[in-house]
Amino acid sequence: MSDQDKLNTFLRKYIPLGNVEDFVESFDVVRKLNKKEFLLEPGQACSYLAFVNKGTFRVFFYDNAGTEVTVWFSFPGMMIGDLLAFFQDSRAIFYVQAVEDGEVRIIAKSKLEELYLKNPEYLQFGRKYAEYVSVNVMQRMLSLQTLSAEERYLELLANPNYMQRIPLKYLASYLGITDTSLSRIRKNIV
Amino acid sequence: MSDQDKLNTFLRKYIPLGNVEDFVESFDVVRKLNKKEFLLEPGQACSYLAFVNKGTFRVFFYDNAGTEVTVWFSFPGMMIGDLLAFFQDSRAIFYVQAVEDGEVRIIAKSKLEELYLKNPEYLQFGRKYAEYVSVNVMQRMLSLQTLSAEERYLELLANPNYMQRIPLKYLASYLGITDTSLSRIRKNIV
DNA sequence: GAATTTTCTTGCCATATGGCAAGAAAGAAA
DNA sequence: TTTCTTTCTTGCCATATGGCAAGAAAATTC
Repeated sequence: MSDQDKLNTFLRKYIPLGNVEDFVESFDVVRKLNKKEFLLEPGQACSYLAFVNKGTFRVFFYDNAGTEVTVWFSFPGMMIGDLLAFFQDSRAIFYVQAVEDGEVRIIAKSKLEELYLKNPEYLQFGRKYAEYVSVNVMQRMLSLQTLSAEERYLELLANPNYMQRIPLKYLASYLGITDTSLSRIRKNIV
Repeated sequence: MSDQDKLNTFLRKYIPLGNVEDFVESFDVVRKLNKKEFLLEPGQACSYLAFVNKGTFRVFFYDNAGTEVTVWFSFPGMMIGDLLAFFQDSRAIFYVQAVEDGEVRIIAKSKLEELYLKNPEYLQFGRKYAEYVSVNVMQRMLSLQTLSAEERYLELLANPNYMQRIPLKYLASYLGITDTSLSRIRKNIV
């Protein structure tokens, strides 16, 4: 499946009927990133979203103690960005970084808003995508609220995306634990 | 401020310009609930949202171990409902319960969708509200992921809504800890 | 206001997770 | 390959949170 097709498939989830060609075309900036390179850093304007063509990306920040906290991962066929800032129209709070060499296609928020005005179906996309994000974040919130670290790790194990290519220390902070603890949990499971 | 005005103020946050009268009128079912009464129970159709006129409401469920887990609270001027189900068009997963005597105004999802079709500005509401929910849930997720139970409790302390009227055992499960632990944390702080 | 129910606290001890530092293993660079 | 860097594991011990049960306190009901 071509990159274009992947984006098409993604948009079709939210816009089942109708033409999405000008939407696809509005993702008009392609950016290649090397492993560990930043797509975005805190303080920058982040008035855009990116669609992952290739590679794995992560969103992270440094907490008050200076510890790196991974907030989110994105895999090919998904969007990536600092959604907290994007939705609030603020400057970036997070880093967005390539976990491995990768490529994204970018759409500016201004373009997105033009599309919203042009076509109510595209506006439906805006709503449905935000609803989709809500649902995802709620599920992760619930898992942090109610499951043990081991149970959360087992959830990740069920998704092959997480188990290849991603250093365990990133997964540990994503799970809300230290890499030391994750190492012990893994030892316990096998 | 009248209940009508409260709802108006709420909607204006998302629809700053333009007329919201028919939107307000679509919240056309008023329901009074006694303390501990359920607005919604798991398995029911939950194709509506409620706006809190009076009282405090909470969303909760029973986890695998049979322990009650409070997922969310809503106070006057806010919406309440099983958003996970609402956004996914599924049957209710959660209980929605009055923490104290209260009153809500309800809008059916079907009405909401009529409004979306009628007026693109209302569709903007749908998008912005979902974005607002995303931001809120993300912030809570981050606090669960990165803060200690004590730090999370201190965050709640900063919001007067939580510190009146809500039994500590509900707050404890909202924080992801047992009521016993919350009791000890409180003892430690004072 | 007495009785009943619900909520909150506390003691004792168990388990989960963290902090640090050393070394092993794996991966990247030369 | 060899070297260098990054990541992962482990031991020792500390801290955070949980489980249970009893009693205290508060709220509700009669």
